[in-house]
Amino acid sequence: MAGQPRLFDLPDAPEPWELAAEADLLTAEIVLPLPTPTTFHYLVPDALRDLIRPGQRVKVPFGRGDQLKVGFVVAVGSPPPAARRLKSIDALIDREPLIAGDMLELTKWISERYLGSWGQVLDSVIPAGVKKQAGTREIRCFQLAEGALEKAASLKLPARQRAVLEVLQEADGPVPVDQLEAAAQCGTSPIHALRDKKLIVPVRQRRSTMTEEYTPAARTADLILNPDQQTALDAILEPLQAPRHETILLHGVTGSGKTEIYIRAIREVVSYGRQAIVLVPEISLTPQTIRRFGSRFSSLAVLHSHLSDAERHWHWQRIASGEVEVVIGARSAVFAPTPHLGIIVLDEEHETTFKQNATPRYHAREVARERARRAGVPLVLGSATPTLESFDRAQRGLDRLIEMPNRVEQRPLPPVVIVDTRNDALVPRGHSIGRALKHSIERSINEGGQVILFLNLRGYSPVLWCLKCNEGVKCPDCDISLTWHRDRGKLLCHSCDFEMPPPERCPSCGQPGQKYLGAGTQKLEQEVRSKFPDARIVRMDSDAMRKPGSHDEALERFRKGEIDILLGTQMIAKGLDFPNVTLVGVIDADSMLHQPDLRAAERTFQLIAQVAGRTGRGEKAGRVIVQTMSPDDAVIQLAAEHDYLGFAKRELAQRREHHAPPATNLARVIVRGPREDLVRAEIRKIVETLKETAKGRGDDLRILGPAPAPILRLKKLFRYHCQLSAPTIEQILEWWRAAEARFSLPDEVELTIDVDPLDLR
DNA sequence: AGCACGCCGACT
DNA sequence: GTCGGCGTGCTC
Repeated sequence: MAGQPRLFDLPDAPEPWELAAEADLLTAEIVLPLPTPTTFHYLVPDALRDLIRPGQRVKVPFGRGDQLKVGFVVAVGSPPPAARRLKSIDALIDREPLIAGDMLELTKWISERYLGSWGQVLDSVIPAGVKKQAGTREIRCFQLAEGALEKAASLKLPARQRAVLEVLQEADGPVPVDQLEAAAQCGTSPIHALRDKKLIVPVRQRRSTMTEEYTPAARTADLILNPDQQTALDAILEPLQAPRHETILLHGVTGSGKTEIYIRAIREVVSYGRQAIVLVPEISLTPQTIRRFGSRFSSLAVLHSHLSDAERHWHWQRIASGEVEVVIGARSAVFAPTPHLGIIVLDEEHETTFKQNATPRYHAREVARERARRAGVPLVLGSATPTLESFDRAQRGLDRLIEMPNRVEQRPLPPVVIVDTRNDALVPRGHSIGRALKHSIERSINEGGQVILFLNLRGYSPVLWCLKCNEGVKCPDCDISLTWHRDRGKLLCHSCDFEMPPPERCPSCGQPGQKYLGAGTQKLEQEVRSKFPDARIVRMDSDAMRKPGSHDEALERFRKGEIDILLGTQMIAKGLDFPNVTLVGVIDADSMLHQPDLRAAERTFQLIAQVAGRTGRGEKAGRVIVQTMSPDDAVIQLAAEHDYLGFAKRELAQRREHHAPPATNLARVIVRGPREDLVRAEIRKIVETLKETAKGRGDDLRILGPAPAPILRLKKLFRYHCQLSAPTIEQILEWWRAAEARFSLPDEVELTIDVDPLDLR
């Protein structure tokens, strides 16, 4: 039996008596961080019987060598029917589960929906600080032993020992040693004496070392809602009160007062003792936004990427304890461990940062939808320019659509003037700012208004052109032109961290005579400074805003009116709400329009609409100037007319025609490696296998490629890709799973699959 | 993901 | 005859 030495390896199938012996044994189902969908069963040793719960991590022996691996417990129960010889759990890592049961199930859903392994999804969903219990320490504490007070009453005790007992009696729980000494005004000896008399017992407790306390902002009163806002709020309250799940797409133009509606809906949720999660793009997570929510709720947790491990863990614990009413955060806050979720709000629904760019490549909007569905609570999506995916769902009646076509206080949307820069006197001679824009800037500043100039290109010049090669100087590791950053005196690659001083001769042909072409924000800044020498100007892009806090500081100065012209990249296009901005200039609306991307038109429309939304938000009227070389382009014209519905209708028709989303669903397979021949060979094999697997699965399954990725080489790796499409996502997932089992890759080649890809770079 | 097993070619 | 290539399959 168990004590008997075994001379031979055990067979896989256990003997009948072994089954009987295992019948009342407790087993745990464990997920390991392996790229396999399999879960593994282990015996729970008696010592862990009462401690083990789903959501905790354990160490288990794995493989022939019984190497210890860390896995998550996902279920505890009796042995699985397909009995085999089970190994035992080696150790329990966490006292408490790191993740609740419903969230565990949600991570499983993510692993299926985005084709990653459950173990890897789990690993990435729990913040490192939570796993490490960052910011906490084990502290020696003492508490009263059972019946200690009764026993003490019949004992003659010295005064100091009595004092210790009194402190513990009042504390009603474990007290750290140092606090106990201070409160009872004694040293260690009375405490140890009591311990030896078994009147008090030592316990170890995890205590936070965080000293930070949450200070609620000054409370402000509710605003009065206009009829449009009230209608929208009522539409959210209805499923909220039912309660049932519903997704509500709030399509409200910029400045229509969406945030106030979120706040009022969340007030309702909080009044039920439930919590709300508000997801916003990382760059919208400004002090202004946080203050806006902080001033309306008594407890708020903020989750963003700049938190330290300790801070994140601290917020996580506060959220899990239920003391937090509202969680506001970027993408990953969709996993906030709220015990009684009441609503999820996802603002700026169209923002691409909601899609994670690393495995697991989930979209927070879809995860939020699934989480809300499982919790039976509403999901509110807000945007002035919804994605066609969301708009299409709403139009088909799958989600509820609420339109808010007007700005608050009947403020008009700003007029958008399209300027054809082909006929400009200045632009063909290398200027970024054409005559019309220049005059408008002058006028705005003279009238005491502020100006925002948008250019989606950082650096000074995006290309260093060799006149001999007729080519730009490229990064040695990537297939990308180097950008000249004049302030740092270096050429930089925007895809990797390569940098070099500007070469005197072309690195490829050795000839002198190179030219800097094109303009980025640095060059624009120089031009603006020379054209408006008296204006106070600030450039905002990721180069200028590298110091932590500089972003918020610049915005604060702009708000106070200490800056006349704010120029920058994407960073200034979104969400800013400054009433004195009377002019917005888009330097080059074409940069996005002509990209080989199925969403190029959508991005251009969104960009113009969002940028236009930055002006005309106060008493003063605002206007927008859009410089373009394609003034007749339908997308640019629709954007200038603020005609989202017209744009959506037109674009949806085109997407259908091209079998593009949302008419179909996509997945993109990327293969990369240091050797181009191997990468190309692998992608061919994969496409062959996929084509074979597609047979008999209906003729709706399409495959595009293989082809070199638009940026063939990135960070020294060659990249090839192909694209799968099918009418439903389930068809794609099923197709891939059937094919996946049939290929294996050489060591040097890596494969990624991106379900619902947002870009095809 | 590791790691062993297994079935083919070039060497002592 | 054996050493070692890396395709295949399993890990509770």
